[in-house]
Amino acid sequence: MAGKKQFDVDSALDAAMVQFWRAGYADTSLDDLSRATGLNRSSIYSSLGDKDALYSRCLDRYAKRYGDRYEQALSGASEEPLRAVRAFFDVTLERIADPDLPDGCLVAQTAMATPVLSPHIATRAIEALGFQRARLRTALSAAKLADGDADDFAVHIAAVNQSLAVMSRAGASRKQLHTVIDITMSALSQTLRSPRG
Amino acid sequence: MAGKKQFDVDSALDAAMVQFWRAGYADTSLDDLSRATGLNRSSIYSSLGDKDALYSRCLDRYAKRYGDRYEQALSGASEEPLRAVRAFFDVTLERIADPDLPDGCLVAQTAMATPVLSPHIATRAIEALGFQRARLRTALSAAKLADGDADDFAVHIAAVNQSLAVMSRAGASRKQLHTVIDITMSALSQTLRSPRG
DNA sequence: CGCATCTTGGACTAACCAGTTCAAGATATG
DNA sequence: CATATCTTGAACTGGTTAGTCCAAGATGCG
Repeated sequence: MAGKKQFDVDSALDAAMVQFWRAGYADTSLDDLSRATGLNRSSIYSSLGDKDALYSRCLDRYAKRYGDRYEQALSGASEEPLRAVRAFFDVTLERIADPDLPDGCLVAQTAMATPVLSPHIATRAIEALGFQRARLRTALSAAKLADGDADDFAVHIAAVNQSLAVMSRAGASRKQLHTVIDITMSALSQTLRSPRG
Repeated sequence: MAGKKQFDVDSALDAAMVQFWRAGYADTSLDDLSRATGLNRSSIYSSLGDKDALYSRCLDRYAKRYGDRYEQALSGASEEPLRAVRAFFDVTLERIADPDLPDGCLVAQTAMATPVLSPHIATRAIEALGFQRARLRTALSAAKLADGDADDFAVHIAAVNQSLAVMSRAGASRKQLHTVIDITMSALSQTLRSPRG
């Protein structure tokens, strides 16, 4: 079989992404990727690049896919900030609840492995977290939070969102994850009522 | 040289712990451990066990060392709950600020690698998080928080504490980590003033 | 001093790793 | 049908992995 691509690059990238997401960079061998994508080693190299490049593409793919969803969730922040932030967290909760996807978060996974990953990949993960913070800050500013409060809550909410990755990997129940979020939500609610500065 | 141990087991365990903590299980080879501890492979095997057993010992060591400090920090919770929880977070902040120790947290590192670690090790990490939650719940109950609130804040604070591991690995500044904590503290302060249930 | 005991370093094994190469074969076009 | 083009699977390479083994040598005890 040849002459025409025998596979769908997008679905192969999704499969590779899930594999990296579940097992991490170090614990994913090319054989694992070959098995996950259904592709042969030489096809992976010719179509998707080497392991490092492939991981990078998967990370970008992940960041864009969920970045768009977080963005969408926050889009109504100026009218209903609490509902928007709740929707933001729901993006994560739904991802965790999806049985077809691993627990955790590829960005968190990558951030944790920073000391042993190539600088290029580590930088991409850090950038992704920066974008997340920026998204939140913009939304919270639009929600009429004072600049200082918007900055602070953007940092806090981004961090709490990452904590869900760790907790879900540690087997936390949906109820527990909800509890983590609820307390952050009540703090935000309080600040919307009476700004701190 | 022989007949008597040529090295200090405790300091070797500390060195191995730091190596695992920084690089994770998969990215730590026996050569890395040999270099870090100054011990030869056969000495590692005879004195510290195989890689799995050694990781397990390091994880227990870590959990006990910092578990004791968290416990100590929370010991004054019944008199001054806010100060006690602040002290709890300070244990983490000081660890992150220590230039001789890696960023992040060995428990978080282990939790994130759950799918590719031996079940025994994964269980230990999850247990460590459970102990942390229990410590917090006990302290918050002693602080006269309603049972429901104590349970909820225990879960939330344990999660936020883990988020510091991810954020510090992603290069967050001390100021940012402080901001993450401050919002949780203000939520706790609010609840101490007016219980939610 | 002599002997038994234990540690140590290095050599060794078998398996696995990422990455390359290439002949065989399937396709598209004319 | 013929030919040029591209994909594919499998074999191969050089390096690294965890774990084992053993001879050499240092120590403690009588």
